[in-house]
Amino acid sequence: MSTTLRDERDYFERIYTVTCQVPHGKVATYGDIATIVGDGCDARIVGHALGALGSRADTVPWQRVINRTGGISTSGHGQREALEAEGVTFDEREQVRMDTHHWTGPSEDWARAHGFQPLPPRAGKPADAQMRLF
DNA sequence: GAATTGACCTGAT
DNA sequence: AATCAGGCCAATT
Repeated sequence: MSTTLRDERDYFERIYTVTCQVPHGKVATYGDIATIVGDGCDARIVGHALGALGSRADTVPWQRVINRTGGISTSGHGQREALEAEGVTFDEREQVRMDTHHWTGPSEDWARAHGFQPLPPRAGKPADAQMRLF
């Protein structure tokens, strides 16, 4: 087999599928998409996959995928403008309010139906995350 | 065919 | 808490 195989491209399909599941007005990080895709997928692969969208960029909401810091990693594609059009709000630091627009992940049933993995719980509320176990 | 960069993330200092 | 460095897989030159 050569360097380029069809299996590697299989990541792209999954990444596109998961990205299409991001609801309108919400955003997800590359790491989240990679985690949902699983199977050794990494955030960088997601970035390259979205970059390889090509003409499919019109059918896949790639603009809803941002980096971990909540900033726009792209440039010249008007991602920020597109997100603003979606209703996403930004702060003074040019970053998306993750606490408001962060996507919680796909439904567990949907993930299982498609062979994906649900997004693990993310600890982002230090004030409330004290002791809600009991 | 090898080396470098990349629409990144996590961990350590 | 912020900053530095390493790592991961794939595409490109």
